[in-house]
Amino acid sequence: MMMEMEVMHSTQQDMDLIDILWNQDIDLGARREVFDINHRQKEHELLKQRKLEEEKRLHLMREQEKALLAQLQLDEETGEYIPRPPPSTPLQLGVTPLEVTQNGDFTQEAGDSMSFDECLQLLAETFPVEHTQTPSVCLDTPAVSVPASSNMMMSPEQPALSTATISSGQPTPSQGMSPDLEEAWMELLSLPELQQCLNMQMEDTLQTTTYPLPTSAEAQTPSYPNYPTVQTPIFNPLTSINNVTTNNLNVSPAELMNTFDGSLPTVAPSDAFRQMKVDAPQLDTSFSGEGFGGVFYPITEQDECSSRHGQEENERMCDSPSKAAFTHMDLYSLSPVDSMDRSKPNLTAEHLDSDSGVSTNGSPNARSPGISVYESGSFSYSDSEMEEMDQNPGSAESDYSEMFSLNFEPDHFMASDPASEVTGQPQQQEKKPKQRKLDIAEERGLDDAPFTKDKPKKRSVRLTRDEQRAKALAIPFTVDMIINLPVDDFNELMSKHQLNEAQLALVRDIRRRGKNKVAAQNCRKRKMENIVGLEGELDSLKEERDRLLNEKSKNTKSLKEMKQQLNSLYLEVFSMLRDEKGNCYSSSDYSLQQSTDGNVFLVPRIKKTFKSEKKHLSHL
DNA sequence: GAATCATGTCATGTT
DNA sequence: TCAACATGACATGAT
Repeated sequence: MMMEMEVMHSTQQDMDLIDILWNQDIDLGARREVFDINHRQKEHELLKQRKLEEEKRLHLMREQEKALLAQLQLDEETGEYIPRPPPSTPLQLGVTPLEVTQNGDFTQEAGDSMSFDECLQLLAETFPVEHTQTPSVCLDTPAVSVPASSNMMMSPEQPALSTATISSGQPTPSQGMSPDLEEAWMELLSLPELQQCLNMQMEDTLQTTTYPLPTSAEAQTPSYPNYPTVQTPIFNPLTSINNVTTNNLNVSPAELMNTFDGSLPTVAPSDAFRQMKVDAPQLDTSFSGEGFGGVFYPITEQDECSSRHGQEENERMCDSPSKAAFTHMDLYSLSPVDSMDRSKPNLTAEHLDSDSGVSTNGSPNARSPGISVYESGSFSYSDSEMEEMDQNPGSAESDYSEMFSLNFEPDHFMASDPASEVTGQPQQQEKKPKQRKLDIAEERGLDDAPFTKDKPKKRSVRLTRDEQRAKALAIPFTVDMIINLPVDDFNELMSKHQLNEAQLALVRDIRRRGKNKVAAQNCRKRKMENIVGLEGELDSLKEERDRLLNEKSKNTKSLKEMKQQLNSLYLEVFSMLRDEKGNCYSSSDYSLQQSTDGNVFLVPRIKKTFKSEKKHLSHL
């Protein structure tokens, strides 16, 4: 591309240089037209014109699709669009002739068929196959054949929309797909019938061991005459699946071509073409690998697990306790050297951070946070841990260290991805950072420790030490399973697998530590809850104390007032008392006292004192 | 570099 | 008796 840009402004001298380069690179299959400015200008104009036509077609298709959707109604239960029954005529479900469907749930009428065919046409017209085929076929993104639904059933006389029409030739968004086209893709993918077909094909893919691969020319549908013939290597997912299980996945495009050549028409039975194959578009970084992975590439778990590419997803798939949990891990991925080598920039670094997921909060999805040591290029184990291993030669960790040395196969690992090394695989390298970001974001989303105080997690990528150990010892199940399985299931799992002493010790330690980790987290959570509860209780007690103090002060004040009132009343009453001569009683000699029945008596103080002394003397 | 916090781990007791 | 759980204490890494 760079070269092409330069050629656009080249001088004659440059053209001479190009001649030299052309002569040198002629074996690579480059054509002279590539370097011809006039030719490229014409090509550019043709592309513009074609693009305009495509936009017009797209607009027409949208209008037709809207008109079609107007005839449909959304089934609120299934979320599918079903034909709107004619208001005048009742439903004729029992009378209507059965349409040829592969899925009973997928009922279609003529409108659907028209729409879907039109959609296919839109697909075909939107992404015409180019003659210029990138030699680097995306090996790690196997396309999945799309089944033919009832109206998509393709007879041999009616060749299906070929794998080439969609998969190989169409530009990916990063290769210049306009937003309109991308939007059109999204609309197409959102069609229920298309998804239905995709799902059906996925089932067929799971059930069928081998499909004969139609040739590109055969796959051309006559319904779309605008399609140029594709003569480029097409990645067949089915073939790749077979290769994955038996051979090295990282085959060169030439090998792929050979593979296709060997599996083509002579072997293909005629009825095999009833299964129309619509390979998904060539995967690219932003278009298919992530967003449409579940739609276009429903690869079997086995296939995913055995694929080195997309290992992150593979491990997650394999880690699911329900199904693939007993699948042995890739020994290369289990090697600690694996981690070391993965730090190299041109290797499959996106597979580094595969985390089987240790439950950290009781929920199995939570991960143990940790910083990625891969990013720093260092080994997975911390220095302290390595020191610990060195200092405890008899410990289990020392055994793990011994196992590390056994798994040290750097050359093997380096050779695990020859295609990327040879070709450079620019699109894969472009994909890695995005993949990593997605993984980090995903793991952050899953990271929901119970004790976080809403602080954002930055340590989320690294494998936990136990996970690293488990990988190092090739434990054939996930740390998550080891920790969270019930004891019976765990014992059963142990009995099913022949583990050596080191593996058994590690598994037990992982289970103990994992459970204790969760217990510690729960303990701290409870402790925090207790603290919070005590704080609340303390606040309420403080409020209660304040209230009582306030009440006490009020009562004291009230009592004081009452005493004052009583005293003034006493003095008033006492001052009003007179003896026979009309003299006032002395307050020092007399006092007023109230009896229990409420009567008030004037008691002489001296007399009282005298009486009390007299009583005292009589007792003596 | 010390202080603080979050988390993992171990030892030990309890259920 | 054993597994699971609870918890104090300590270590470690991050901030």
